[in-house]
Amino acid sequence: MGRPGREVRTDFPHRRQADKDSGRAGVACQLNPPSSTSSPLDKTLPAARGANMTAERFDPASADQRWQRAWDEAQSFRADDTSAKPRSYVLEMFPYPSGRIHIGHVRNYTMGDVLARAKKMQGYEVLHPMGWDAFGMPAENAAMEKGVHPGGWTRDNIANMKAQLKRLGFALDWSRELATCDPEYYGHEQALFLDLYAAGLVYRKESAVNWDPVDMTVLANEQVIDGRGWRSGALVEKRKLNQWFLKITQFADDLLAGLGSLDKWPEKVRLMQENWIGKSQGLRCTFRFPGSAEGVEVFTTRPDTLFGASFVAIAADHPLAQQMAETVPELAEFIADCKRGGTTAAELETAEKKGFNTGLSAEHPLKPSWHLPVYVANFVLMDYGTGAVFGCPAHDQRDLDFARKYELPVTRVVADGDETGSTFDGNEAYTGPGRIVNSEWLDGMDVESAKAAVIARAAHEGWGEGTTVWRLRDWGVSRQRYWGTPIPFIHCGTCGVVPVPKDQLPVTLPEDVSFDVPGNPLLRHPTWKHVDCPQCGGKAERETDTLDTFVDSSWYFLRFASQPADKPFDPEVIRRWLPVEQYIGGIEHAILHLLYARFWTRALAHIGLIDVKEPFGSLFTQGMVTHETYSRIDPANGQPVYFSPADIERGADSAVLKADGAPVEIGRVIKMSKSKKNVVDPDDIIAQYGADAVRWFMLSDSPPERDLPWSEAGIEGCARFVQRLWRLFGQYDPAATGEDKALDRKRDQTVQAAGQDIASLGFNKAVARIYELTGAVEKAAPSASRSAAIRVLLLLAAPMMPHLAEEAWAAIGGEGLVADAAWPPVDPALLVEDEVTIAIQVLGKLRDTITVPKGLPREEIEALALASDKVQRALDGKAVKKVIVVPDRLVNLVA
RNA sequence: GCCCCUGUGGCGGAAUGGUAGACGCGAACGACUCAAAAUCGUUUGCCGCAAGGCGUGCCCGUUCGAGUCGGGCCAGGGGCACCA
Repeated sequence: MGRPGREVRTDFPHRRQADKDSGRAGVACQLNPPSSTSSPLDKTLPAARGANMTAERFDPASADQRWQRAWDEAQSFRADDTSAKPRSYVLEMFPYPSGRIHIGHVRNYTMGDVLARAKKMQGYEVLHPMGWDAFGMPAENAAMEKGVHPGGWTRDNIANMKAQLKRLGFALDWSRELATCDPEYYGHEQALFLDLYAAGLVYRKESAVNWDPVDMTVLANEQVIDGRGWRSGALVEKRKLNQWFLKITQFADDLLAGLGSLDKWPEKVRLMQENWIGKSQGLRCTFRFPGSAEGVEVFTTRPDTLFGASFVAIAADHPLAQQMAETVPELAEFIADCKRGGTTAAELETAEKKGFNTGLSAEHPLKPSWHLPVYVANFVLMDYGTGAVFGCPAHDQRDLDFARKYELPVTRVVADGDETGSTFDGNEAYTGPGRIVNSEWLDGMDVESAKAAVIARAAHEGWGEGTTVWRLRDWGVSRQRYWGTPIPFIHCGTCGVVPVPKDQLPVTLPEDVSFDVPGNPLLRHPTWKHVDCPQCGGKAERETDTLDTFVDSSWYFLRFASQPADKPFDPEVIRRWLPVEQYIGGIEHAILHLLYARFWTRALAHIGLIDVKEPFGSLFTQGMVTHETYSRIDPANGQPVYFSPADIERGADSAVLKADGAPVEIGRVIKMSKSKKNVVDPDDIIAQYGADAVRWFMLSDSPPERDLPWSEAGIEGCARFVQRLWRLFGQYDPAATGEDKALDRKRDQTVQAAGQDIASLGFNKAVARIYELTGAVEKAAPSASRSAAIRVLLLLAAPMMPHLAEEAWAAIGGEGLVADAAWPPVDPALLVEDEVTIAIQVLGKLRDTITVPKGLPREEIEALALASDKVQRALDGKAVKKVIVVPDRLVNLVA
């Protein structure tokens, strides 16, 4: 059982138990069992015993841990699949276990945590899980650099980061923790992959990849920098390899249409996905070679401009160009020249349009007697459309640049306002709307009608058809790497590509692998890949590619919701939790992760495994945490040397290095990064200020979608506020008597508004309201109202500063844990003011304000306004021509 | 090049077309203290002694009234890109 290098599992459904029984961690990172539950005899809250009700200061160093343990022991945040309550699934994008959490994680998870805790208080059954996106390159890099095993490295990192998250007191259901590198997880993923294969959504195709000849591995496009491998620096080659693909294009239309229903997603993300999917509708048609059945097939979105054509251009790697190059050395040279061109944005922007006249000509499809020259052109892309275009210079800038250079005809076919002449002057193409001109039977139509007319005729005459072209490509998921999900297929000389039978899943990674030479360890492992064919029993080889890690994160939110041992998830339970009510993460995942997850949701629905349309109902992309930089110019080389904030003494508007007391330059506030040393370590600040102050800082001031500038002064202010609340909570007096109507009103208004702010993730506004109520309570004289307000304030603060809240809750004799307490109710009658302050304007300028009973009739307000000295002075004897009264708000006197 | 977002005090930022600057940070002054920290109080958009005037990147417009709506610019940030 679990012997390294074992090829095929035969007992997947039962393996989980078996492995735990044997105590083996397995090859990958098995997670710790849930922490032991408290003794049933221990009904009192253990942490409460440590709470010091009379302490003048709240001591996070002791309180944080006590309450974290109390929540663990009470399993306060365990989600109940069978609960009858309304449900809320709050999810933050799970982290890659790099080793340490960074401040961005703290911000992200604090936001989700406040929402989850508030929802729980408001009566929802909340699912708020956490796990690890644990496969990927950094683990292999660590293996290469430090000689450690990727599995061990990852497991250690997870343990560290889990401890860090615990120190922040997040309300997470740790019983659902998962790691994608756990065979239990990726085995189910393999099963899903086989299901998609059976449904025809997975296929193999020969495809060009970026190959690093030094590291002997495939690189993602992002890992190729200026044509060189990011690690090795070697010139990257294009290689043809058999690759596995997921048929995401089958859902292109639906993925695009679905964006319309995502009204709780940022407009920006929807636009980015829309652009990425890139739907273009147009005409595909053939320009025949005279007297031949052969021709060049082109795609255009502007069939209306067909009469403005003046050339045909094909891509350098178009098969026709390749074929001709064999016999025409000048063309071969030109093609080679095209390939040498840079691919960066700036180079493309400035690259000159160049072409090579093949000497061929092609018939215009609408007028066979009209022959157009055929060029090979450097601006035509083989991998978009058909790899060939017709050039209409008057109405396409690239075509115009090209036509001017090679002195080709430029004919206007769309009127630009009054300009209808066939001769097109200037060097700026007209791409706007207009009537079709100089186009025979199309003349007089608008652009859209002309497009339809040409497509209809093409279809009728058989030389072309209306078609849709997508920018979106099928998703290549093969990675020639070790630390990923093995693709569950076997290559047999007799039977071909054979899926691993499901009862043999998971296909686990071998543990005894080496990283001392480049290349894929799975490929050179002595035994792992050698297996018998499941079909014919003959000798066969395992697929040694592993899946792109984006596959792992494309369905983890389903596994969080339902974790049966014998299948990836239970559809019935999925139906209860999904879609995720609120998903929170970084904008960097706007396209790939979020698009892939939407695709998987559709693919799994397509094969009947789930009944979910969109995985994430509401999406929120949070801003970065930034910090100013501290530097000095190194006189030796003129380069800046950066200093860590920890080594800096920050004054009001200057900063000095602690080591030498000499000043340093205070630089721009930018994203925290190791190279600029403007980072703060979550552990350090938690140790220094306590988890609640850190959490409070994360929520204060900046709106959550914007960048949050970290500052020493800011966190100190937060830590002070934690103590200020503690002192106020200490003034709670259950025996106090007397009513303070204004405070009651303020209290309920704050509950109402803060609740709405949290629901809409306006944490900075909720924070401001809590400050306001705090100030109001502090100023109020003792009364029953004041005590009630203190209690409410504690409950409002609980989602944000849970440790402080628990400590104070225990101190004031609250029942159970504040984590289980109910959100304070509001009295609707108290939400409306009985007095209002009305602004009095003269000619739209504020001149005075009056405080009157709410609902005072217009005439009385008007009379009071006119009675004001300040108003009379502003009127300066002029007659009032018109009076605008907005009841309970303002009066505007127009003189 | 195309598309999107953002521009408000010293700083982070509030503000259903209706009192711009809530709240926080910072700063100043005061109280407490032998002193400091902590805490508490007052002040804090700009000009002006005041009355008052000016003020949400700039210019126009709509409106009784514009930070907010429309048009045109400018600046910063981001995304996409020889996509036919």
